[in-house]
Amino acid sequence: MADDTRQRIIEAALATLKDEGYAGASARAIARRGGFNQALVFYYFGSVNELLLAALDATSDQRMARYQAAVDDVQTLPELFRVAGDVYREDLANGHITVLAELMSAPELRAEMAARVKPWAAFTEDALGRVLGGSPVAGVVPPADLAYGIVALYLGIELLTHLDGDDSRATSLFAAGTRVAGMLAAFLGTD
Amino acid sequence: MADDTRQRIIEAALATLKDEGYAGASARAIARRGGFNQALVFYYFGSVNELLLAALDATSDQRMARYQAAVDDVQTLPELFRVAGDVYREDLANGHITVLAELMSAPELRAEMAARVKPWAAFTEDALGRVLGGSPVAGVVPPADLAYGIVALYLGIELLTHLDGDDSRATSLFAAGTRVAGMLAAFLGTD
Amino acid sequence: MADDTRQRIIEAALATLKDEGYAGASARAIARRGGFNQALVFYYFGSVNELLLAALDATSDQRMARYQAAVDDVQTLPELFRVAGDVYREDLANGHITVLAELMSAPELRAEMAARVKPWAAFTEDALGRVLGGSPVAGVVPPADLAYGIVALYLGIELLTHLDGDDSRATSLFAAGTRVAGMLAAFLGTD
Amino acid sequence: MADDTRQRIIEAALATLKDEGYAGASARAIARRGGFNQALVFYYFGSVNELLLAALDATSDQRMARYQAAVDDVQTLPELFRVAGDVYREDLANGHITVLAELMSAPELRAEMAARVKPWAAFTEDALGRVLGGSPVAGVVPPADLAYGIVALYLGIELLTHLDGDDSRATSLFAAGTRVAGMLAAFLGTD
DNA sequence: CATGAATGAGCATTCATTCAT
DNA sequence: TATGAATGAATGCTCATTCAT
Repeated sequence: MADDTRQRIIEAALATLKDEGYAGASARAIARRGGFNQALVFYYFGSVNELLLAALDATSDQRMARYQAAVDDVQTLPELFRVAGDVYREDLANGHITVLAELMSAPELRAEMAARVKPWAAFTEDALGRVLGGSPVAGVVPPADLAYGIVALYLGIELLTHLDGDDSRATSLFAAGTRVAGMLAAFLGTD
Repeated sequence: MADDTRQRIIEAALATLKDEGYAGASARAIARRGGFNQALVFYYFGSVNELLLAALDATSDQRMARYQAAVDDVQTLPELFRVAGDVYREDLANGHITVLAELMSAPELRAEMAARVKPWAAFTEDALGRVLGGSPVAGVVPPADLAYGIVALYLGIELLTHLDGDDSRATSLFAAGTRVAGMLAAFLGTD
Repeated sequence: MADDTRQRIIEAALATLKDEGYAGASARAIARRGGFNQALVFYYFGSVNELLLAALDATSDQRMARYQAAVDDVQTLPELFRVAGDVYREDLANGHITVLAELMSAPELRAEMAARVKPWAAFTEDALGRVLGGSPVAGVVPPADLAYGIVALYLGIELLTHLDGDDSRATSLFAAGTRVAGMLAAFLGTD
Repeated sequence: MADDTRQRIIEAALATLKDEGYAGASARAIARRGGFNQALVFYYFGSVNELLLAALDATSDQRMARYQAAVDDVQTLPELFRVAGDVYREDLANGHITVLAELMSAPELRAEMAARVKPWAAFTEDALGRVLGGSPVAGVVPPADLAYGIVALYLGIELLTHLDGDDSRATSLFAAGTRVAGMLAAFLGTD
């Protein structure tokens, strides 16, 4: 029952964060949306910011599992691109990256958020490593840099698609990426 | 004198936005920082949000001019990468993109911000067009998509560097980009 | 305890309204007078205007009950005049009509106040009907018009006595009214 | 030219008072409506309240002249009623009494307003005196009381008609008054 | 005669948070 | 485990008024 309530609060927090942004995600606004007493936020999470981080952690865990599963049996670069593009469009739709980006805009959460972004960079670097293996790409672009760039691209695309609520550009960009990856793989003889 | 004051207010707004984020950029906080009466915000700009947008416009105009000048006599892709990387590091340092990203996180400014991002995508597409000219790249990646991706990458890198206050990764990423661009240019025979 | 507080707030609101008028009945002024935190106004009533209307409703209910009781066993016109005059002087003294008149001056409360005045017109028409019964007066002056006029007269007298804080004129006017009513009743043969 | 400006300010003040009430008649609101600089209010009138009183005086003078002219050659009671009813409906339409009633609701203007209402009572008493002459009515209802009641009725009707923006009830009430006056005059043999 | 700049106090309202129950 | 009451500080914004020009 306590876990139930925690869950309800977290879901209300996520919904509020997506719709009203960080500045609009007050204890009252969250409680109003979830239909519960606002004091529960403090009872269960101590403070609004701690709730927001807990909510982010909850979705992040889910999304990370989803990415892991999707990427697990990927062997080639174009395949990685395609699979990543699919999961990313899920993310855009369900707002997970919105939450991430909103919380990154709050200076008082900077340190906490830095720690929470790292696993994503590590995951990305890992997935790239598996696929680029011994290819010469790693010699030209340090894998850590590449991973950093890809995470940045994810965040940036989220910001842009969020602005006008249209993900067609992002979709088309991923398709182009897949094509380029295919050509690169062909060129390197690794597909 | 009125212009002086407007300028002071805009500068205080920018500084506050960089340091305290959108949620912290209240009329009072801005006035405190600038050492003026908070009612001046409303006297000159009507509302806090209008001030923040005016402040963004002011820096955006400056930065756009800077990019225009830097890119003006660039002819090749690697050169473009290098030059863009230089100006971008200025941006990271002076916080212009921080301001952009902060304001993008506010749901109530979404429409206004969408309009303000467009010129940057157009500028990027234009610069790419000049450099990629008749190259086959445009056939593989639609220039508009590429421009969209680059703007996204700019924003995303800003978010990430802002998190841990370290731009070495971004610098190294730009260097790698320049190298790749050089190889691509050599491959296409366009340098 | 909650009801206690609500009551305290309502009483402070009434007192403030009487002394400082609608324009002076701010949440802060009310809280200052009642010795409580001004946020309580919003906690309990949502907004200042809603508090003021709730306060009016509270006194109105009381006064309506008082009038009902006073008029209940009145049979003749002069008696009605005398009784009504007595209760009205209570009203003038305790400020109930002041509150009514103050709130009527606020354009944003117009609709709400229109609804709140209606019961008084209905009550007046009812009381007149009982006393004028089958008399020819109803043929000359439509009872609804007469009731309207009497309510208007109540409000107008309040405004005037409030101006110079002297109700002797009002008292004397009611006495004259009672005399006229007596003569009218004698003439109609209904006393 | 100075008089021109004064006039413009007064007109804007009246319009604002009618539409937004006393609480909404700020220097800014008045200046906005009149399209002039808000400092002019203080330049010409010293303070907002002084402007509002000056504006009331301006209309009051006009209306008083209008009433004088209308009543000047009236000889009988029913005629007086009819004429007064006509001019009163003008007042309701042009908002003169609205202005009066709004200003009466402001505690800080009480003394000033008391002085400004007196002439109307005097005028009313005078007009009644002329028409009721030596009639026995004056013996039953002291003329000063009657005048007081009539002024109160004027104010009260204004409040009520203002509430729902419908003057049909007031019109019908005046018609009934005229009928009663006719009957009274016939009865007293003075028409 | 008129204006625009400026200020300090005030407004309604919402905030995160605490606490007794 | 949960709630409703309460608070003090903050929010955006408007106020009347002054003053130099």
